[in-house]
Amino acid sequence: MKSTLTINSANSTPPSKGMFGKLPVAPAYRVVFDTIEKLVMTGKLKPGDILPTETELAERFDINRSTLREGIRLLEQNGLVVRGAAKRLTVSVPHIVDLTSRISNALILHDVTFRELWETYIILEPALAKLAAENATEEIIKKLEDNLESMIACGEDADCFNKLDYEFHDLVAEAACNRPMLIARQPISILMMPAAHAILPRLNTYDRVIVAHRKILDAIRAHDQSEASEWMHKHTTDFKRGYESLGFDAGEHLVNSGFDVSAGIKPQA
Amino acid sequence: MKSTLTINSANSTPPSKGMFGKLPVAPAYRVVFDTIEKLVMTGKLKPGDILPTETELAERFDINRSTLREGIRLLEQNGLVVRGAAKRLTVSVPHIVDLTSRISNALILHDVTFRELWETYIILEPALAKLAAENATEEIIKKLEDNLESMIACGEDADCFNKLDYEFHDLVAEAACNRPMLIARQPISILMMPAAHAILPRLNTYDRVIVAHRKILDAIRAHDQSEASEWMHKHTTDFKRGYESLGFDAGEHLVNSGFDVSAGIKPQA
DNA sequence: CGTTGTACAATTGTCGGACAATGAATGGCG
DNA sequence: CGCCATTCATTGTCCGACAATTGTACAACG
Repeated sequence: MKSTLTINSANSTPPSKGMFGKLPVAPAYRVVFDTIEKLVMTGKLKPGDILPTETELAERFDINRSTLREGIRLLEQNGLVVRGAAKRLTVSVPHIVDLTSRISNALILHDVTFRELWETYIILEPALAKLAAENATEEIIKKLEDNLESMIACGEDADCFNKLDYEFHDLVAEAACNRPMLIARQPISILMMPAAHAILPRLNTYDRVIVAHRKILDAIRAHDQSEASEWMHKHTTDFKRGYESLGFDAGEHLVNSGFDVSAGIKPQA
Repeated sequence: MKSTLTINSANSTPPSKGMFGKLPVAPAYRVVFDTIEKLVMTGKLKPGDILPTETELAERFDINRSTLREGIRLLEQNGLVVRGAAKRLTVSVPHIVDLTSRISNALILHDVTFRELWETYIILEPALAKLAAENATEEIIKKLEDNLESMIACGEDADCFNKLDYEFHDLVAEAACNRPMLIARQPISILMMPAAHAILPRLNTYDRVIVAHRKILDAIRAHDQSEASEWMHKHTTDFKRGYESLGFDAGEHLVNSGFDVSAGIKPQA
């Protein structure tokens, strides 16, 4: 055990009440995490770099391999390292999908209300549509066209329709080329999916949805930002009205809503 | 070791290309994580519940304590359990601050650009101000008033001014009572802080900032949603203009921008 | 030459046991 | 009844070990 008694050597203030409160003596496995995380965040370790073997790392840090492994688990859960091809630890960047599923889970546990989801959704979707009109590539426009065609083709098949609707909005968000907004939108989209699944079929407004999607797609293709934004706004408020007209209360908490929130659990990266 | 050879016993399809992709043989520590996570997400374990001791858990799962501990580390990093008072493992809900700092880190590693941050910020801030005008409590309005007073009082002290500006926007976001939007805003706020710190003092527009804050506060107090939204819009675009007028390129990546992004690293929950 | 098979080495996932430190609980003592 | 020392339970850490898996080197084969 190394001495840690010199920490306050230069501190001459008398020991008053609040002072000296639980100095942060982190467990070794946490130090491992902090250390390697900092190395990654400061660029000293770059994505793709391969870390030494567990035995060697443990030797260098002068801790036991078991303890080191606990630290590795923290890094792993953070998405900062993955097991590469040769099972060796490889530095990585956290995948967006990991983040978004954790955010959804956290929101569920925090008893987020539909009101909050709606408020955010109605802000983000038009903003993303606008950006999509600005930044969409040919490639993704093609995907949107395919999506719209499939949607027309699937007729009254509710499952098919829901899936394609979800995908359409996902594609628009992707087309916007804005990752902070993408990360913000994804959890909401996940959490509202069960609701959408329950609502869309009961509205009998497949045509309205298709029209809106077409208008949005046209606007994106024409790089008409305000048109894209406006139609997306109409589209989402339209959907929300449908939601309310079916007697759902936007103030309701997800867990009490009767929708199967567990559908949003861990898409398993 | 239990036999796992019966997995494909009922599968009579010929081995084509995409098939047989990495069958999900998860290590035991990951199974521990998945199992307990599911228990929490489905409500069978509620926040505040105290888990059995490590030894007992290991016995029940019939695995070694070391292995179990690795699973615990995954839960811990996810914020689903914390070490409670008696050092016992306590079920918890992920703290927002944990999420937001991880999102910032991820955005840094993904080389997010200032353009993306600005685009999102300019959307979110007015939306949050609007919601704040709708939902702000007396308590938080008081905090906003205190903040504004302090800001007037701190005069030309740039550090003080920056800190209070950051806090003001944080308070507005908090007043909005919308956690999805809060979670979306926080990482952006963190990442732009260094930039704001560098820019604000060079703009010599302390007065403009104070005027804007006052207008926003007044609108929130009066529950005037559109006024709050509009002034926040002016305020943020004003700030962005200042940013650009100083020669910064919004397309720049954070890591190349010269700002110390490491300031956004791990506020250490 | 490219492919296939085999033996070997390295590495991980898992295990059992062990112990010091630390907080909690308990009971004695004033 | 409240304070203090002791006991106890639990965690953080360590050690040593081993089977399974996988990479590697090399030989055999077409």
